Amino acid sequence: MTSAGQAPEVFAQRPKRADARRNYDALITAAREAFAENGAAASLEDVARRASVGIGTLYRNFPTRRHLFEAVYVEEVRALCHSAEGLAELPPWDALVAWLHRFVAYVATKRALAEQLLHDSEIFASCRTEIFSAGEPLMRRAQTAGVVRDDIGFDDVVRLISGLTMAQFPSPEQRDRVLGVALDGLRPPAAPR
Amino acid sequence: MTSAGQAPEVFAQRPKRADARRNYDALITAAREAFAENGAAASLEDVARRASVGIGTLYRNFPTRRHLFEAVYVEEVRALCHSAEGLAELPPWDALVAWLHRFVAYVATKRALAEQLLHDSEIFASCRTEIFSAGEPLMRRAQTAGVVRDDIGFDDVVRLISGLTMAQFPSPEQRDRVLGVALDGLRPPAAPR
DNA sequence: AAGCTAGCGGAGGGTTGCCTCCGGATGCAA
DNA sequence: TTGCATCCGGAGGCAACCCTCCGCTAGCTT
Repeated sequence: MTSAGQAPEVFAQRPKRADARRNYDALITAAREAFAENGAAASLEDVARRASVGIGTLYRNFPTRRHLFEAVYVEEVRALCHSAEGLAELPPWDALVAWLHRFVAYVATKRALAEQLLHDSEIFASCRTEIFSAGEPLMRRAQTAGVVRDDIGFDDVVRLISGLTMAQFPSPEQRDRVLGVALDGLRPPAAPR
Repeated sequence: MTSAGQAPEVFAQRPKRADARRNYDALITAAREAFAENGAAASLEDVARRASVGIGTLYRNFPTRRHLFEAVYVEEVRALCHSAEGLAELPPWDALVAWLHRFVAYVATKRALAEQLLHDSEIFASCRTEIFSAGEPLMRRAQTAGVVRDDIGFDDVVRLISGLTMAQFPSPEQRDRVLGVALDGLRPPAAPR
């Protein structure tokens, strides 16, 4: 299950004093920007500067570059998984497609982070689980309804979609066109609808 | 046109003395390794070390990190384009698929480089042209033969394939399976074969 | 074989980013 | 309001990397 509201908060304890919490959030926001802009190698001092916070504050909250990565990453994943709720009312195919569109938006920013965390991180693994438990039901429902081919798994879809999003597209139109092609590949050989 | 044999060699003049040429090649090889391993931020001193060459030699050949990038990148593109020859004898669909498989192998290593060059580089643009003139005929032939849908362009295919390759796959089997799904998406709505 | 010059290597100065440490500021409880 | 525990900021030492510069080495030519 792993409901979205009461997620496993084992890591990254948010501080309790008001000003501290403000700084913590500012740092995450700043880090998200900096990483999106300069890749995973962005300077931590730059992150602190963006957040209008001393470098010491950054290190107190996130002793390591990796800690900061993970915090940003977890935040993103949480938002994504949360967005899977409410899609159950749509028809199977539409629900899946809608969620995959959100997934695309999610991956677009996170490629640099993912690249870093890929190598060895239980957080990454745990987020992966989270994502699967959000998306896999949608996929299975679509397969049961016969609108998605049966010979592939949800992990295949994740790779396909997350991959193609990593390429930067000159226009949203092209991105959607390409995404459409990929989605067509998901249909059963002689797909209804 | 831009034939593969007599490519536009405007940049990156290879040195003429024997030892210098040896060093130049060693540097490119070392750089390819280093970039593949540590991403585009790999240390240039490390590259020199791998090539068993003084740091001064590196800078003489490639005054700038970017110069080195471009040299490596161009070398890769050349190999890829060259591999398109000889595919014309295969049936249209098979030829396209075969070339795309090679393309996948090419992109796998080059994502870090591409990311760097993306922003502003005529070399990148010129390589893009080169790739297109190698792959687009294969695509058009397949479309003419009716085995690839008509409502997409070669650039869409490039994005789709290059994108999905950027994701790292745990096993070659999965990579091929996913690639297969993507390729199915290229087929016309009611595809023969 | 001998000379000329292209090419070599790596020491070293400058820059940037990482991370620690601690005196001072400030939210919160009583 | 007061007191204290928590949190802040940024100076500064350290390490890594960038790139230049120049005395020496070794291909190539005649």
